[in-house]
Amino acid sequence: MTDATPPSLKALAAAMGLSSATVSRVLSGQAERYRISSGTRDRILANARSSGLVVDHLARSLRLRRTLTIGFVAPDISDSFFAALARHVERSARRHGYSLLVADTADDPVAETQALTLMLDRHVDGLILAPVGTPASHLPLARLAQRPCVLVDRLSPELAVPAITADHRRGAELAVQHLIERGHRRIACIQGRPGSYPSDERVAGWRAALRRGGLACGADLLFGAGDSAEAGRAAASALLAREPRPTAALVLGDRLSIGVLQALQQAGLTIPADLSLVAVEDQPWTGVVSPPLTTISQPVAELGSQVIELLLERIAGQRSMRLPRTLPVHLIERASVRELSGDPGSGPARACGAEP
Amino acid sequence: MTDATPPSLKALAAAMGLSSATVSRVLSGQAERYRISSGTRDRILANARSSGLVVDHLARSLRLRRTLTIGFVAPDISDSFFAALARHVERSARRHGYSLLVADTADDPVAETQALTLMLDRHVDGLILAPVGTPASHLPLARLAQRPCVLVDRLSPELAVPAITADHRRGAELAVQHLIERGHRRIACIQGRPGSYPSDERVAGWRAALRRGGLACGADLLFGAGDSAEAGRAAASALLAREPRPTAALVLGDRLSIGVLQALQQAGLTIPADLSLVAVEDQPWTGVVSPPLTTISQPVAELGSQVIELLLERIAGQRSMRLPRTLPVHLIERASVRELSGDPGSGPARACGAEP
DNA sequence: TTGTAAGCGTTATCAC
DNA sequence: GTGATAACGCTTACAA
Repeated sequence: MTDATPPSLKALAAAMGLSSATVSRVLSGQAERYRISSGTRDRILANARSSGLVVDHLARSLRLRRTLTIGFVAPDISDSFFAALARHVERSARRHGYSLLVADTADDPVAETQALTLMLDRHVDGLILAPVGTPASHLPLARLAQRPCVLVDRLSPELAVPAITADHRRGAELAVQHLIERGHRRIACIQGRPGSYPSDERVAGWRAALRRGGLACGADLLFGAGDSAEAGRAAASALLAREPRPTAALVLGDRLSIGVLQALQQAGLTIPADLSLVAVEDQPWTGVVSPPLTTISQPVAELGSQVIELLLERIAGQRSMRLPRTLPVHLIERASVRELSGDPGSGPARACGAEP
Repeated sequence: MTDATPPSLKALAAAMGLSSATVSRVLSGQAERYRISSGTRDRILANARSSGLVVDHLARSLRLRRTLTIGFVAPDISDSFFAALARHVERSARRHGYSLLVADTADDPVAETQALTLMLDRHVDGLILAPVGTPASHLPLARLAQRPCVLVDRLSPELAVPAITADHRRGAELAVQHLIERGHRRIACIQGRPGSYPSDERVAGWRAALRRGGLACGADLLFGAGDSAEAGRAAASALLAREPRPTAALVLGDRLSIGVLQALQQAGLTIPADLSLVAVEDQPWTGVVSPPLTTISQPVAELGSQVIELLLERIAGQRSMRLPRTLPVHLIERASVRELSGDPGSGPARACGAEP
């Protein structure tokens, strides 16, 4: 019982009559490489263990210029998607000996810059970033470029780094297709924050699928501007007031869906009788509301492991020119879409497009 | 445009013909204290800015023995409660110049130890901990004791550190009281993971309130063993099969609630006609299921700010002997509780207690 | 008012 | 096989 406070590497070396160099070599698993005699090696290992020695990570980091820490910067870590992502990322990071620094930007460029600066100051070995928005001019790009970085869920044309996202565009297309097949012709969209990559992509998908079906996709069918439940409620109210009323809507976010459901309840309307819905963002609860919601689901776990894998590759120095990778999404059919009568094959509808 | 790579403090000092000491003093805001001439101070500040110098946080941490980093260790950071908590904690931490390291233990002692070790290795200045379970023997207690630490959401009798939790016990009591007032006499409980502080406290509250009302609270009314939706489904099935069937149930967790709703749907039963429910854990979605769920809500934001405030106090060296602080919860009445006929004042029921 | 120098605890490069 | 020693980049007595 002679374990007061664990000694430093140097202290232990002194106590054993060895040089700190030798102890360091053994403790960093370089015994072989430096041909340390197995005798001293074992003595060192034994003493280190019994004294509770832990090599100072700070000093080592300073010397090695690597901290075994990575940063995760997201717009909202309490959002179920990013929270789940963070969980997977942390788990795999830890499995590789890395710790995870997180920051929540609240989709605010100032906060993002601040958070990023804090992380870069702390010498993270790499960064996982879901950047706020399109004009990336506020970011400390020069410093950012110094460290390996990967984007997740969002792209940023101005940031020349690899990205992994779910196929948001295809998700929206799947949803619209599903609605068209069930006879819907007037299909609205409740978007999130315009300018955010996932929302813009989904809107594009919605538009493309409608256009392909020869259906209207004008601005009078596009609602919403924000990710909150409140925004969803407002958008839904506007939608319900529109004449002629759409028979179906895509809702581009789980918070939004909550607002939409509130608005419908309040208006005394029911799904799918009065309005069919496809919620883009599957959640545990989307299956237990009534009616259970038909949703688009993205592979969060897969995103998490791919993103960390990619980042670690880059930290290891591989400049693998992996293209922006998009992961497949799928539609979960439940009961929020009404089957309309009529021939779903082809329907007469006003054309849609930029040009008249 | 002479900004290749930002210089180190030392380099800049050399370039300016000053000693690194002087530059250090200015850059750490100690100019006053050391009575640096305002001339040199301004020159230094100017050069530092224009050259993009950032003082090396690692070196400073090594010297100062403080990293301006705190750790947050929770059983499940994708859980909406902990995710929200993490968000608030990170935000206030950053406001104070601290970064947040997070780890997810998945309620596994081994993972907890590993995560904690990683953080202690990285010299976090303090820790926010929602410990896994009762036998805390696996924790690196000696090392833990070295750093300021506060508990959140959970207590651990073996960890002699301050804690901040919501008043889980009172929450369950409120729920039971609410049910009793509406004429319920046979009130079941679907618990979470036995041994976890919140679940045990809530079960205790449930039991206490029933006993106070002279109602049964035996083991035949207690269901569940786990926090997942799956566990909730299983517990609900068992509950529905029990004879005589309870008229109401407390559900101690939002994941569990999802499972319970699934089970009821599947059995073709409706709330509150067939079973009244109070969900302990309010969530955005609990208001939009049908019927909207009556819930117990805890003040997450308040928990977050209090916990960080307390931790920073302790990091600053104040050994404030604040008692374990519990924050008030409240009941949100919606529509999942049926009003039963009968005199709610006092009902004949089998007694409840440990002794027969 | 500023400089010198001794750390903080490692690891890498030479020596022997 | 092992040991000096010089970094890594900063802070802070102690001088001057």
